[in-house]
Amino acid sequence: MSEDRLSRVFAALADPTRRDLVARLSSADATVGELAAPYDVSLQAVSKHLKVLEEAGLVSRESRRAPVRLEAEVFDLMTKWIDRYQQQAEERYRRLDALLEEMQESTPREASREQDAS
Amino acid sequence: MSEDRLSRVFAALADPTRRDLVARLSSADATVGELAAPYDVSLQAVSKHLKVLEEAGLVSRESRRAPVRLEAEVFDLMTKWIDRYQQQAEERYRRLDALLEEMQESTPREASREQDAS
DNA sequence: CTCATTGTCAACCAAGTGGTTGAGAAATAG
DNA sequence: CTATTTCTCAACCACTTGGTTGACAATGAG
Repeated sequence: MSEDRLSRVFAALADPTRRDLVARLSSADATVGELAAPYDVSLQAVSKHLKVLEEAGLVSRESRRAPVRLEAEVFDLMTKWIDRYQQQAEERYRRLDALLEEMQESTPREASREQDAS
Repeated sequence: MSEDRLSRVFAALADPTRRDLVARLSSADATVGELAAPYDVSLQAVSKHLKVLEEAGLVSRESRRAPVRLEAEVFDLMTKWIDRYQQQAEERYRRLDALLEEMQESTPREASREQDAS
C-alpha cells in the first residue's frame, strides 16, 4: 500500500527534530552519534527518531554503525500527491473566477435590484 | 512559529482519512455532512478531522454550516521545505558523482590523457 | 416562535508517541 | 581474544490521537 507509505512519510516529517535530522543529512551523511550530539535528548531518543525516518524510507544505512544517508527520492511521493490536489484546486478557482465574471457580465442591472436587508 | 505550522500541516496529512478529505475538497467544496457520508465513522469523528485540517490552515469555512473550502496556498509551505532539502541532497549526489569520477580518472595507470571533454 | 436538522463540545477509552533509564548486542581497538 | 565504544532493545511514563456516545448549541423551515 502506497497510501500507507505516504502516511508514514508525512508522520515522520511532522516532528521538528526529525525534520532537522533530514535537513542536516541533506548536507552530509552522519553517524547516529554525530546526529545526536546537538540535541539535548538521549542518544536512544535520536535512535528512535532515525528508526521512524528509516521505516518511512527517508533514510538508510548499510550497517549498524555506518553513516546515515538521506533517501531523497521519497520526496517525490509527497510532491506528487501535493501537486495533484494543488493543481486541481487551482483549476477550480480559475473556473470559479470565470463563472463569476460571466455572471457579472450577463446580469449587471438585475443584480442591483436585490437590495437585501437583514 | 512557522516551524510549528509545518508540523501541524504534515501531521494533518499523515492521516489517510484527512488526505481523502483534502482530495475530495480539491474538486468541490462540501458541507460537514456531505464530507462525512462516505466514511463509516461518526459525524463527530469527521468533524474532529476537519478541525485538525482547519488548525493546520488547510481548510476554512465562513460559518458553522457553510461548505468547507480547501486552502491550497498552504501546500506552498510544504513544497518549499521539501524542495530545499531535496535539491540540497541532489546537489550533494552530483558532487559525489563528480568526485568518484575524478578518483576513477586518476587511478588507472595510463588514463592521464583523459582531458578530452574540456 | 417552534421544531427539526446539522454540527460541536465533553467525557471517556484504547492505542500510539516521544521521552526516559538500564541492560545488552555489535563493531572497532588494543 | 578482550576491552571499549557505539548503538539498539525493553520497559516504563505522561501525553496525544482517533474513535466512541450523549448532550447541547445554532441554524433553517414551517
